[in-house]
Amino acid sequence: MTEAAVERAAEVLTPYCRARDVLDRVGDKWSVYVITMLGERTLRFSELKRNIHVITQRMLTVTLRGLERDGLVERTVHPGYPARVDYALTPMGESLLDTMRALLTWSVEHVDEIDTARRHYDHTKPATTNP
Amino acid sequence: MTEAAVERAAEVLTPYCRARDVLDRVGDKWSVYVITMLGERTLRFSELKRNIHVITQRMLTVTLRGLERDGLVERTVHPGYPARVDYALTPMGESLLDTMRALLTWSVEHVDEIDTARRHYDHTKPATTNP
DNA sequence: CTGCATCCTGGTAGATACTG
DNA sequence: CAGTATCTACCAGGATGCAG
Repeated sequence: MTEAAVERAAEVLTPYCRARDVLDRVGDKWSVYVITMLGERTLRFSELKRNIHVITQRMLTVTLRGLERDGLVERTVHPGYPARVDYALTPMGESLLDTMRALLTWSVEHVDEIDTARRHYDHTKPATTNP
Repeated sequence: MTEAAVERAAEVLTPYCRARDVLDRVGDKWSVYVITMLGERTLRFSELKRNIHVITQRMLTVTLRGLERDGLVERTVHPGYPARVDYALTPMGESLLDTMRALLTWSVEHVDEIDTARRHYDHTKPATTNP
């Protein structure tokens, strides 16, 4: 009856289809950085830009828009000149950060093991799709 | 001194750079499906293909190779004709699945809230980039 | 300071066809 | 059954320039 179990697993995956949106967030390079940074405290656009120095302005904007749209980050505009905008995690954003941290922890803990596995794999199985 | 805290957060992110590999796994559409399926029991190539019916042969192969390379999945060939290959999670793979599940659970629990946030966002901020 | 618009490029997924 | 090879199309992301 393991067969049925597998089919059940396949069905269980259905709701995950919708969960993909969330997983994509975590899989998104910049979102993780931004969420982690904002987990520390509210930050302005330029502060985020400065701390994640390798990010492009465009990508920071795009990332923040996405996070705002998903209700994970709140954007607050302080009128004046020059304009000033604050970004902060919403409760849902903080909730995600908590969950995400577990995965980050796992990642950091297993990076070495994965590296080892990769080296071993690359060593024993000289690239099939090469040159 | 919140400033220092933020800088610390930025530094803390450094190891995450290497953790990106792991996050990419989770962000990868097919890896999540495969890992979840294999969490149920060992499966053959064709069984995976059948249960994740929308996946391409190529993508299934590519995904499995990646997971094998990272030491998350173990590949066992049973000689004979037709050939037969089993895929199973390694201990590390199971460990990842456990951690991943928390995120999957979070996702499923918050999908509605995110959808709502998106609708609200799209409603209040009529597309900036539109015809 | 903050952020939108535009153009351009490389990687990546899908379709398809062929083998051990 | 379990792949590999190849070709194409698309889109995310980087560079750049301008504006409120």
